[in-house]
Amino acid sequence: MPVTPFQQRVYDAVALIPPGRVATYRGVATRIGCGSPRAVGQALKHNPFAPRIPCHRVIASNLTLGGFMGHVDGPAVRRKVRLLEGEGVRFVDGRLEDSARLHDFGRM
DNA sequence: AGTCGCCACGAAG
DNA sequence: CTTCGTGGCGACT
Repeated sequence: MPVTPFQQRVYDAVALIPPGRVATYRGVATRIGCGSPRAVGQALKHNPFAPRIPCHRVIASNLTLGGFMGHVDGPAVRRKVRLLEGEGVRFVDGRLEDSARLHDFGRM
């Protein structure tokens, strides 16, 4: 699957997320100049750079986990939480415990 | 090339 | 919680 410039922007933005922090689809979308977080989610679900892009650091703006590897629920999401917890980002009841872990791309 | 449907979301009601 | 709207990509026509 050919990678579109749009996806490239998404992957680049996500790759800029430092460890121990998470970004929201909204933040990434705004960062890349896209008002649609849905497009970001779609780009990430394609994930041509699966292990290369820390897509597990991307969560929904409502502090929910969102999805992972094309799964909205299941072992993949569980793995996602485990990865984030390994970086210091703890989740409670499927939600981000510390909202301060949200990475600011510099929104406005 | 134009149109329809899909998506891991967001905001509004 | 439910519904509509936005933006973009894939597939079909």
